[in-house]
Amino acid sequence: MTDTGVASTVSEVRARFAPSPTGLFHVGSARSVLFNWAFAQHEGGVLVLRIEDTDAARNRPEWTQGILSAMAWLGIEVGQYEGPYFQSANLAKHTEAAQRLYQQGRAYYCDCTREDVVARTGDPHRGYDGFCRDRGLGPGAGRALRFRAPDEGATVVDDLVRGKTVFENSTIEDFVLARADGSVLFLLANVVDDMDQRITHVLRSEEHLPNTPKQQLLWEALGHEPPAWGHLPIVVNEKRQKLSKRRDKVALEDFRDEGYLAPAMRNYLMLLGWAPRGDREIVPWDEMVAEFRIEDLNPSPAFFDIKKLRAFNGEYIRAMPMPGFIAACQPWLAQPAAPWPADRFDSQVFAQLAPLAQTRVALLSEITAMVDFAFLPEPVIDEPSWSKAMREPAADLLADVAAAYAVVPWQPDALRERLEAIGTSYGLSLSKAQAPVRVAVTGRTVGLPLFESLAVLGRAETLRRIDSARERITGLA
RNA sequence: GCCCCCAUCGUCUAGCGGCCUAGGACACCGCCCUUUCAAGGCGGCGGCACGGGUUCGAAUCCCGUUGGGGGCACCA
Repeated sequence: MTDTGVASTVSEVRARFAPSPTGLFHVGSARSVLFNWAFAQHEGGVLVLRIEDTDAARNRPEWTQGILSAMAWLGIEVGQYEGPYFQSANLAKHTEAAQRLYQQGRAYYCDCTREDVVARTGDPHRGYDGFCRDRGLGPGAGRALRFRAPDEGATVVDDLVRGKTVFENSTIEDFVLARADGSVLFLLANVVDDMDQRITHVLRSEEHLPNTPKQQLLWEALGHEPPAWGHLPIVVNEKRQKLSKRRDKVALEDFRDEGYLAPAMRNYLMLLGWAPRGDREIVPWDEMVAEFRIEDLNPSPAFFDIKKLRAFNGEYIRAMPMPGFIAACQPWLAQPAAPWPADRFDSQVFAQLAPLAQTRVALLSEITAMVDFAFLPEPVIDEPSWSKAMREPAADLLADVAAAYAVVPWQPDALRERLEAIGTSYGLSLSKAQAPVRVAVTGRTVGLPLFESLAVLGRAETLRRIDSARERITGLA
């Protein structure tokens, strides 16, 4: 396992993030992991996933579980998974590294409190003033360990996505490595773990860019070549702010439960900041991996557009073979998602309706409203639809249809021809004439092709619904 | 306040000095198809933030302005 640079020698790529306060797998994180995964696969490397949280008390297994299950849904193959690192054996390595830096003179102890510093600088934003730099304090109660940042020169972060960024060392404060109680902070622990796992590429969110010079300094101080960095653009909401779990709908689990398909989600997420060659957007994962170049990432933030995601999802649904589509619909056809009593569902009937529904749903969850008329004891009447469709001469027309349908051969073509003829006798186009029948039988003005639906519903039930609609019209009149 | 990042249609993007009269997708609007609604087909609307350079030539390179965003803990 080698460590840097050339594509073929990439060994490990790291995706890391802290568990969110609800265990949600955020679409932004999902995209980050996807980029990491595509990169790792493209380079023939291993994706190392580390869910980090130093605070063992705050860490809840179910959060991690939620993240892992969302990732499994997306189909991401994690080569190596590491739990919260402060519960790992690496704890000793973290403190050892901190001590080493102290002994090398790269770090010093400091007993200043936050208040002391602000009192001296008079500016809460200015950061540490280096007060204890040369006081020669040894370890002791109330003393934190600070890194001695270089006074001169600059730290240059060479980023795969945005090129070189220069940070003047004078702007880097002497940041804390270990708390007064000896516990090591994220910045250092993170670097030590990465060195330990021989991480070669760190692809993470853009918000970490300001931390990077500090970490790079630590890699160098610890005697290692820093990894290749790549700071991915963030995902923003319509106000162009970083997606927030509180404000924005971002939980991957929610998208899954609404009937978004994992491949569609994957495809869409990859397009946020990256594009395949040519004017293509719907692209199979393997092709994306083959074409993926981290250097091709667009460095600017991207807006998460649910409408486009939805359109993609529709495309993926339409591309499914029929058995696959039927299988994918199952969760919404069973309780508790389905609005009909379980014993009324008939998979044979559904199999006949499914081909009609496939081009009409953009989300799998929409399937129930599409076919519910066939399984509900009574159609759910949509009032606006009713009042629009049941105007004159709907009552007379339905009476004629009932009479005709009592004897017509029960086939879509025959059903259409009879209705068309009846419509003509009222001076109505088929488009107008079908409306009352549609509302009587399905409850709505829009839906699956009518005559095919009637054919599946059956003569008896169709006639019963037409009769009950006629009663309702006369009852109201 | 300080540090840093970003800037092509409303949105996601292609573009990496001449193939640009700026291409595609989503959204939106028309038309066709059509039993409703979709799907599908055809078409339309719509953009290089601004100002300076560099160059024979700039969406592309440089500088500045403006605007947006991110980060500034003994959090991760």
